[in-house]
Amino acid sequence: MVRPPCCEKAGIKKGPWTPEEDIILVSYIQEHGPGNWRSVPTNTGLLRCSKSCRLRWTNYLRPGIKRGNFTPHEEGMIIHLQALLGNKWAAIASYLPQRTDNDIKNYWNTHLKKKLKKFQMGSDHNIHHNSTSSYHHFMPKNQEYNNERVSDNSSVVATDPNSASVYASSAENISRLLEGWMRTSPFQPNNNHEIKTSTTNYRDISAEECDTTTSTAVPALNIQCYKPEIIENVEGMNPSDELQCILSYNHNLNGMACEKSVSCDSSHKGSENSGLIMIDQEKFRFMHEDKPKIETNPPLSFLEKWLLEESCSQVEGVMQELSSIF
DNA sequence: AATGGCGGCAACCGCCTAAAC
DNA sequence: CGTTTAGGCGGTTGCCGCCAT
Repeated sequence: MVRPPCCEKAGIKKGPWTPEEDIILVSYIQEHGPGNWRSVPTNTGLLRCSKSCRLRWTNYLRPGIKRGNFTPHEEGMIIHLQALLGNKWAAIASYLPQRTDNDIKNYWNTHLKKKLKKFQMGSDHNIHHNSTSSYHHFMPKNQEYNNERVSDNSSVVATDPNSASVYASSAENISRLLEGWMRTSPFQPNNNHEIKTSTTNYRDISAEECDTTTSTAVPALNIQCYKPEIIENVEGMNPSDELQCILSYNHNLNGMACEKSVSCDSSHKGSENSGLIMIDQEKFRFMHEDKPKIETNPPLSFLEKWLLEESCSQVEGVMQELSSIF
């Protein structure tokens, strides 16, 4: 049987969304909450198919989305998670709660792939490793990306400045308009990469605040706990900043492993020997006992877990190396 | 100033999955 | 238990703006 289209093709508008359409969509979701996308076009009069509405909301209009300016830290997360999970953009996005899978996918395809290729090209001419390069630390040893062996020999390249269009800015404004509603509305986003309902950028959240504002929606990682000073000053990052960046990455990565191990295996060994970055399991226990979990990330497969633990120990090795350097 | 090339990104397409019936 | 279908996901396309010539 031929699969029917998700919507009638006739009379369906395609192409970029207009601010008017966005406002209609946002107003409707504000009233009814996200979901039941099938009914959105008919109830709003939008000449868009349900999928288009859903995509527009999840990738663009949803409050709390951070756009542009991927930090080196985020780059590292993406690179490592891509190596770990493959092109599972939705899964990767679940660990970067303020980024959409589409955004991450685009960034990977347009920026990171090229950068990694550059690194590979560079490594062909320079066998000696520069041990302070971030990329090196984020990558599992001998890891291949799209059949290209990746190594390192250069420093972090700052991401492009915010290249959002004029209209993108207006969409952000729409998101801001929703901020108040999201705090009080009984409706919550119900997709897998659910986000904190506040549009507060995590740069604004202090480490202390983090303990009390930890999202239940992204429980496996408390990504938003990154300390603000670590991800500021993307350009011209000095070595100690870079170290801090990597440290926080490692900390959160270990957090992943830690929580996984707490939930399914009490014999976590990931960081016990590090001496530099010990997982504060008491803290984790406190953070999660304090409030019941509403949703959890899907359990890692055996292979993923194994890879994760391995990568953790690799990063820890680098941390020890770096601690002797700095 | 005109134009052709290129890169970035929003949006579409088609397949897959799981829930509903 | 089989069928239907909404929603989710990853790959791809095409538009638009920037830059070099």
